[in-house]
Amino acid sequence: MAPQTTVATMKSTIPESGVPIAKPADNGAERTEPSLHGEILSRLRDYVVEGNIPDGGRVPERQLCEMFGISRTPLREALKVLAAEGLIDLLPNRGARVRQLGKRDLEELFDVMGGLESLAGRLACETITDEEIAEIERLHYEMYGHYLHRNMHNYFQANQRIHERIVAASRNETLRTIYANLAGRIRRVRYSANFARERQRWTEAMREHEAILDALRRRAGSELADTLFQHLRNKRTAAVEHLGGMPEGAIAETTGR
Amino acid sequence: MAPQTTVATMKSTIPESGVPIAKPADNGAERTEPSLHGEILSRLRDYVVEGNIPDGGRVPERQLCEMFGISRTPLREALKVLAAEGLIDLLPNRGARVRQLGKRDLEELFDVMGGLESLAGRLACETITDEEIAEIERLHYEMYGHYLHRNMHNYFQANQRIHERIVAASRNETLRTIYANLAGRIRRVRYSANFARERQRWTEAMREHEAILDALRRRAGSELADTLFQHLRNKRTAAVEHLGGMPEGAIAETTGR
DNA sequence: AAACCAAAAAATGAATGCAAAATGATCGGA
DNA sequence: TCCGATCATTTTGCATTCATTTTTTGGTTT
Repeated sequence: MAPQTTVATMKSTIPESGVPIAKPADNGAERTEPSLHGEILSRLRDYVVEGNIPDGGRVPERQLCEMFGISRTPLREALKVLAAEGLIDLLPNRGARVRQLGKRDLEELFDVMGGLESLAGRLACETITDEEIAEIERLHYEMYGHYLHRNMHNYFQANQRIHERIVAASRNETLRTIYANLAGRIRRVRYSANFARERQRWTEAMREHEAILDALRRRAGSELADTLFQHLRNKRTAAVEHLGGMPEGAIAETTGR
Repeated sequence: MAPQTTVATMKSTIPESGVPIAKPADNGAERTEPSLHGEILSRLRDYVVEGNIPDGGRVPERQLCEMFGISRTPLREALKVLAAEGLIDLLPNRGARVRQLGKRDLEELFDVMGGLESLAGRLACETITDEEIAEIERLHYEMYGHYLHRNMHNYFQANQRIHERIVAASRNETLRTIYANLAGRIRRVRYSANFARERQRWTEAMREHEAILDALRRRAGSELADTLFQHLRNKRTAAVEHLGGMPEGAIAETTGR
């Protein structure tokens, strides 16, 4: 029916409709989404999140249609959703562009992420089990190992998984979905730029993580909320400082052409 | 340009693409969205949020096309977006249904709202001006007046505006957008059910609001975060208790037919 | 040579058409 | 009479087609 020889790297972390939006459906109906539209949506989202298109670059319908071997209709639907999710911008009569994250956008995103993690921690304290905490501790020590070996990549991954675990422990799917969406928006930047600065924060970050674990063990909700928010705030500072010179989102016109 | 003789309370709180998703575009490009798709999206969203379709009711494409006087293509795009926003569910080959909010869904939504307001308060403390606080105080006294007169509707509106002001004071558009989306999801329930119980909480709620104002005046971020979250948590309890018997989201099949 | 205007080419936005699936209705059997 | 199966109708999903708008390109003018 179609070529279908796409780029498809691995499937990404985003669950389903990823949108900060909402989980697709849960009222006892179907589970998977075998529809073409859903399939395209996931693949296109992954394609964008993984940074296959430069910041501010154009997202040509025609090309993507060939790439996915479909007509424009389902692709355009996917584009509309991605725009709603905040991954791309839809310019009237001028097509879609990958959303350009300026300094201020990043700050806002980190703050909201901080707020959500803060909430997740608070909620987690209400119902988290000792086993879940043990698992997070395990990840923490694993991360500590990577820290000692100065293995940035693995450290980063462990770190990410810890935060995911906390969010999962909140037992709030709505929260999880929104969190996943925002994480997707940031991921592009994270992979490229964010790395370097974070390195200088390693020691500091490890200490913060210990404080987080400590508050979690004591189920100290409010305290954990504060600690998590501040942790993200510090991350924010590091991330934003890193992309210093960027005026706002000005390099858009030069890239995707 | 259009009939618009809907229930229309006031154009809803949702700004543009409303999606918890994201603001449409801000990188120095266009402002308004004169496109048909955007127009339809807004109108359809309002139509759903305002409760013109019963919970779990079907959203027939054909009918809506006639109603808006457009073809199916732009309408289907709008439906996809609304699904991403969490307002409706898209069942494969079976059309769209207004999302049914079960007890658990409501709890989750209220908690996330609480987390977001909590965050908003924390952020607001960093930059809020005396004037903004004064404005919120003004609204508070206005609300107090409605409380004394037992004017539920006006009280409710003032209350809502106070919370909106706090979110606005956070100076975080991303947060504002996500907040607006969640507010939209809850609104349907809010209007109908939520009212009654809230009444019993009036005195308590007023006290909480005073505590919020107090913390805000002192710019006590963490404390305000706690207070706001707890305030929403109490609201949650009231709201959920109210729709007591509802199993989860079971009355779906009986309504919209 | 640079800038401006005009026409062609391409891309977007929306409408229509067609195949597949689901819903509803009728008919047959126990 | 009640239940289940077959067939017609409706509805959904996607492709294709049509109408604008934008962008490019070529020619002209200053």
